[in-house]
Amino acid sequence: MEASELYKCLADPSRLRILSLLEQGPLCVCHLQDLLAVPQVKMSKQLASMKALGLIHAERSGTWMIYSLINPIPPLLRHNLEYLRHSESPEAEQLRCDLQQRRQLLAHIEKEQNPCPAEIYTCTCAPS
Amino acid sequence: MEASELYKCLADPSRLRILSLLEQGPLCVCHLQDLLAVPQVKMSKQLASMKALGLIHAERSGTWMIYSLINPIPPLLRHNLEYLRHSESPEAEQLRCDLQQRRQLLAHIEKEQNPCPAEIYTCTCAPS
DNA sequence: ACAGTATATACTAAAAAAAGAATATAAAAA
DNA sequence: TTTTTATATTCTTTTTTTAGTATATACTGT
Repeated sequence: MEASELYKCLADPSRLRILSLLEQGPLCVCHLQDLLAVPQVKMSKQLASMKALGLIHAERSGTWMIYSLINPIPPLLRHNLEYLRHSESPEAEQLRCDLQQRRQLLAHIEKEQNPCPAEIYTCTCAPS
Repeated sequence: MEASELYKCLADPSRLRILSLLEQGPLCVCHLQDLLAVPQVKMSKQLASMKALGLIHAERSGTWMIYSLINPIPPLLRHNLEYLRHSESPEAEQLRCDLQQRRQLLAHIEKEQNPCPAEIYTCTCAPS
């Protein structure tokens, strides 16, 4: 994968958020939809484009599709996510908020027998 | 400047090359044209777009326009340029080649009374 | 004032990317 | 077998980006 292709990916805020979330571990599409609050078509197409690039891959689990970052994660991506995670911009704030929501989501899922479908997970941080 | 805007910049190979060159010091438009071998309009428009973003600025010197990166250079950009400069992709190779050509160009300019217009500077490295 | 050089801008055309609605598929549940 | 749920794909429209040509501006030297 060329650097310019990766940068093009990162240039879209919601793709960036997806990559940042997946860096912490796999997630199913419905959870990504919940976390980013984007329509299903959009999520599906963004995931498809990143899969076509070879950045992420999917595996089916019942009716759900679980997406993960490829391993090893491309160093250029890793560096950028790490940089953003520690920086002070509103976008960086958003990424941190996403990760926090993800943790809440996972905690919630652990208690339930059925991890999907989407429910409301109150967000305790304020995205920009 | 938002991270996504910077990434959009970096997503275009010739904009990336321009930024990489300017990181080493100011250059006039005609030299950038020479180094990247792109048509005048394209160079002018790419410079204009990055200037509009606030990434670079221009100052006139006679008929020439000298472009520089803003100071301080945005950390996200600096990190990425530094990373690419040490990485092993063909794009990174191209950036290193550009910097070498730039050094040759500057050496050549020092000997001449008139730094412009464009002349041929033989490239001793092989761009991809 | 005039011609030449360097660079920018305006306008148009072409290409690429994104958004949306509708439909399709694949698995699970009834 | 039918229905439902999760996700993907197709097709169309809209928006954004890029490319190209032609023209304009700003300065220099004559």
